[in-house]
Amino acid sequence: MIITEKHRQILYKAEELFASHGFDGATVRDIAEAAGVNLAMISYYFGSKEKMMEALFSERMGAMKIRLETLIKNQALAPFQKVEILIDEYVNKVMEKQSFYKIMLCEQVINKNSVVLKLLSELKLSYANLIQELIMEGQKQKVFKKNIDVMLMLNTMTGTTTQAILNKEYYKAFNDLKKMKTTEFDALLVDKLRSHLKQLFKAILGYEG
Amino acid sequence: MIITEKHRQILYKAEELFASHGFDGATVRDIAEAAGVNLAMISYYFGSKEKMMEALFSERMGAMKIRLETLIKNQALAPFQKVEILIDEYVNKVMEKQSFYKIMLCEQVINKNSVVLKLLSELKLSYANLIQELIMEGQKQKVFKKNIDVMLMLNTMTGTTTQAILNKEYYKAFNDLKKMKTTEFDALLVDKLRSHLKQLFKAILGYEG
DNA sequence: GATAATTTCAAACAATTGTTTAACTTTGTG
DNA sequence: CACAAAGTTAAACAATTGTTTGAAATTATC
Repeated sequence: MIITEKHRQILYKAEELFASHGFDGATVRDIAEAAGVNLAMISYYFGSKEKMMEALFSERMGAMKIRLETLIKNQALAPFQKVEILIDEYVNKVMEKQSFYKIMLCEQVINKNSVVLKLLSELKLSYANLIQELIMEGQKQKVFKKNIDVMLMLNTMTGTTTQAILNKEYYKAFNDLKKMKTTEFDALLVDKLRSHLKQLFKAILGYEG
Repeated sequence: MIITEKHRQILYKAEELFASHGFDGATVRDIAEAAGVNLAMISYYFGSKEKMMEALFSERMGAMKIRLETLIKNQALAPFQKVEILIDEYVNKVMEKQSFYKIMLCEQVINKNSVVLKLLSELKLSYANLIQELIMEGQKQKVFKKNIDVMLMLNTMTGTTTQAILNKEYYKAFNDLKKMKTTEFDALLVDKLRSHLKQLFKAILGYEG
């Protein structure tokens, strides 16, 4: 399917509404209005509401795998450097595309759309395999520990970041940061998250940064 | 509101359907049929679908805070022991009530129901405050490090566990455990998760188990 | 500038939604 | 037993849902 600017105009408004109301909670009428197009345009451009969701996933997930692949294959970087870049980029990406990651989360709970499910499954497993590679490289160089649970490690990275997004307001309230501007706070949170995750990964992998 | 056995009979079927289809995706008709009661009984017993969700949250979240409070206040346990018990109990609870924790996750993404939101908010903050207490106790005894980000630590615990549940099938596939029975696998995952989290918490808090 | 293709629109579509009704059965109480 | 309260039911309710329609407007092509 060819995605034009018009598609994207609708898609990104849909993304916002899916993130704030859920797939079933966001109506086609709401999306059309938010995107400034007629109700019938959603069917015209995407075929259906479901296929619009699928288009959103294709659009957003397209670039993800390639980025990681080039990072892992990069021979100029030491394994621990790759780990740190991985963390930096992941936290960045999630912060930048918060709405989409919220949708991803809900879609994983409610496995309904088989196309989305397949995209998610492929991404997850290829991610795990690539990071497995990275870890084995580090182990061969004797800089990483033996017996590392790749999946759990990934769960910690994705889970901690996801929760950080969901709990932003609690983080503000708990740390007396309510006066801080949103952009400023987001930058702070990215910083905190990165060093937190790096600390954790050092403990799991056993290297000294 | 008084919750009877009849209420619970409906509530727990609703819980399953909310977890697998989302709040908007699970229809009152589906829930009534699954619970083996007439459609009109949902309104009769709970007033509305929304109030049924609120009743579920009250029911499930009631016991949570008290358990943690007694643990933290227990003077017979050392701080690091409390941390390990906290992890054990949390992982247990989530594994045992997977459906509910999936619903919690979706409800945090889609802040729609203000009653649910308030319950969640109260629980989160009281959790954070209690664990703050625990950490300060450990710091006073010089067994925990200084400068610990309580919220991020909690995010790691809840996030890693949540992701572990959502990624069960991928964990199986990635680690060649597809033949394993569900109960057996769940037990294995609980074990892995606990030691993983304990390892992480040791790194954050700085104690030696 | 005529004709064809694409895009946009208001209106209508049928299906499904949560909730209510009013009649009924069952249960509890004196 | 009588009678009120509580529980249960099928049917109906109005509102909302995603999608389709067919005509109008716009754009592209020759």
